[in-house]
Amino acid sequence: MTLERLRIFVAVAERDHVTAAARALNLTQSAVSNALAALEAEHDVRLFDRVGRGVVLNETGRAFLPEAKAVLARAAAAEAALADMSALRRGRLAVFASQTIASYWLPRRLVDFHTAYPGVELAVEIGNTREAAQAVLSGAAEIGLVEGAVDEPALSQVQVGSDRLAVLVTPDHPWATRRRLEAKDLAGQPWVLREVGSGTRSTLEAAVRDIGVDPATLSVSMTLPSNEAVLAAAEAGAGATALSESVAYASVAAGRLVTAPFTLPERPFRLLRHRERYRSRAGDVFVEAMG
Amino acid sequence: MTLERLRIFVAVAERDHVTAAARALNLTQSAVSNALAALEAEHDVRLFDRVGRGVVLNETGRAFLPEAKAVLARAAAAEAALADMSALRRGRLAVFASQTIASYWLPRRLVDFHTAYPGVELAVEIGNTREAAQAVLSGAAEIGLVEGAVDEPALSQVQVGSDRLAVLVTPDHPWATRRRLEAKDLAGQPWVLREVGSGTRSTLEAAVRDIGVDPATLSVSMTLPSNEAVLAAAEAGAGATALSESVAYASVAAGRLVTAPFTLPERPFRLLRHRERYRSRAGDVFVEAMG
DNA sequence: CGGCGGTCTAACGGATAGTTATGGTCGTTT
DNA sequence: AAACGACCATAACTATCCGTTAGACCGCCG
Repeated sequence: MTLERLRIFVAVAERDHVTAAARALNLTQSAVSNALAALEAEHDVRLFDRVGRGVVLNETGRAFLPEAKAVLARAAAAEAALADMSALRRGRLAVFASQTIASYWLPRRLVDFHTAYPGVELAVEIGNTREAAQAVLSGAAEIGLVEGAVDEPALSQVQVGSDRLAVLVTPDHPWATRRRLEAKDLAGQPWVLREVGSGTRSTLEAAVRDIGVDPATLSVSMTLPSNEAVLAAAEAGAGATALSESVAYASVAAGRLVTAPFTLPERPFRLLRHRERYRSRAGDVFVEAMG
Repeated sequence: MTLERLRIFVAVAERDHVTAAARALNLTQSAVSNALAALEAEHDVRLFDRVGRGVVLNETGRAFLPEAKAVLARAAAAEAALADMSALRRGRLAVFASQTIASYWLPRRLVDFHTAYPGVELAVEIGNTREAAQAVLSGAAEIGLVEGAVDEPALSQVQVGSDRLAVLVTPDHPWATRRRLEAKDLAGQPWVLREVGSGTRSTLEAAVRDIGVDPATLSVSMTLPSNEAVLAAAEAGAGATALSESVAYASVAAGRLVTAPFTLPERPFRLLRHRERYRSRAGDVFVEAMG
């Protein structure tokens, strides 16, 4: 049985007329006649009565007609699904973003993308940089978004944005009124930091190492696994912290925290994709929209 | 899109392995690979990631898999339906029988047939001989069953049984005690008869004509369109009648009617089929069962 | 670094399905 | 009654599609 033969059968059955069906299908009368004969022979069934100079659907054919139509309808639906996916009217895009990006940079762009392609389901997972890289490597996510660098040759990396970390303290903190912080000051006060493995933590550690301070000498009073938790702890006086400016923006504007005079380098946001795995059209468009 | 390609797609998708799918399908790896490539190219969609030395279903493929399975399931159902019809587990057999046959000869055989082929729907219509022939000619019925002959070269006729008409009167009728009825007696008493066009009526008329009596000379007090109505009228004393012995059996056994001493010839039951139209397998088996 | 497992591609051959041409049958027309 | 036209089936040919074999390429593993 073939979809094509079913199509032919239906066309003839709906007309009781081989020649007319052939015209409608852009085939010759002979091709249609052959297809019918093949369908009948294949299943050892007669679907039409050859009566007089014409054909007419018989009892068996009448019973089969809805079956044939159902198959064709289902096949049409399947093809429509493929067409939708190809045209990005449907699909799923798995994105794995590190926390800062997921909370402060990504949402606006996700909204834009979703407005443009409402049929594409966006599945966003949040984790730290290491987890993001792993997700893209394993195929769990097609796109990863991380702060800082990932040492993984199987992944392509494109910078899609950046932010800057700020050192933040409460207004009554000793650093709040300083004109300038020196390297030697950093170890003198307690810190509240994100967990090891987070981009925020590694960016800070890299920056202090650059000015000759061993990160291990910092006194870390608290390690918390989310930006908001760190923010809240810092506001409560647990110590100085380093967070993305965008994360801290609201707290600074409200005066609950102030930016200490210590400049950390700008930090790139990088989009990760697997070099080998298929890059879906949705993914391509997403990357395009990021750039 | 082809059912075959869908089958191949599903086989590969369920294994994430082209070679294994090829083995399962009794195809070469190459054929399977080509089929996948064709399916993807045809719809401009990638369904698998080619990662490393293997393939793995991607997001698009995962979304399409249930679609493909649904199409295949529907197609399988359609093929099963065809197989059923060809195997006589399903179908419809339209039979048009004249009244006497339908009421007294056919039911037992219909039951037998239905027991043997419960999936075949039996559609029985009742009419007179002329209507039966017309139904078979037009295709409204595949099989006709009539008493007596039909002059119609397009129909094949096979004798499948017979009955005999009896002349019936009430026990107090003058003929009830007679040893023998002569031709001249027949016009001397009123008759209750079936309508013109019925096999019963024409059989009687042919028989009396055979013995030299013009049917028009019979005094017909009543013409009724059903055997039971005629029977009831005869029992009520409306006159003599001629009916199939099987129709009259119960009335004779109960003593409400007696058989007058006038022998009518045996009358064949004939099965009619169209010479040109398709003879369904159900019909063939039915005829077989009749013989 | 070479063998192995796996997929893709190219070239070829055979089956399949399409086309043209033709014949037969039935219904209609003159 | 004959001729014609409409219609389907069949035959012969052809093109297209699909499957096979053979070989290239690549990643993984010893």
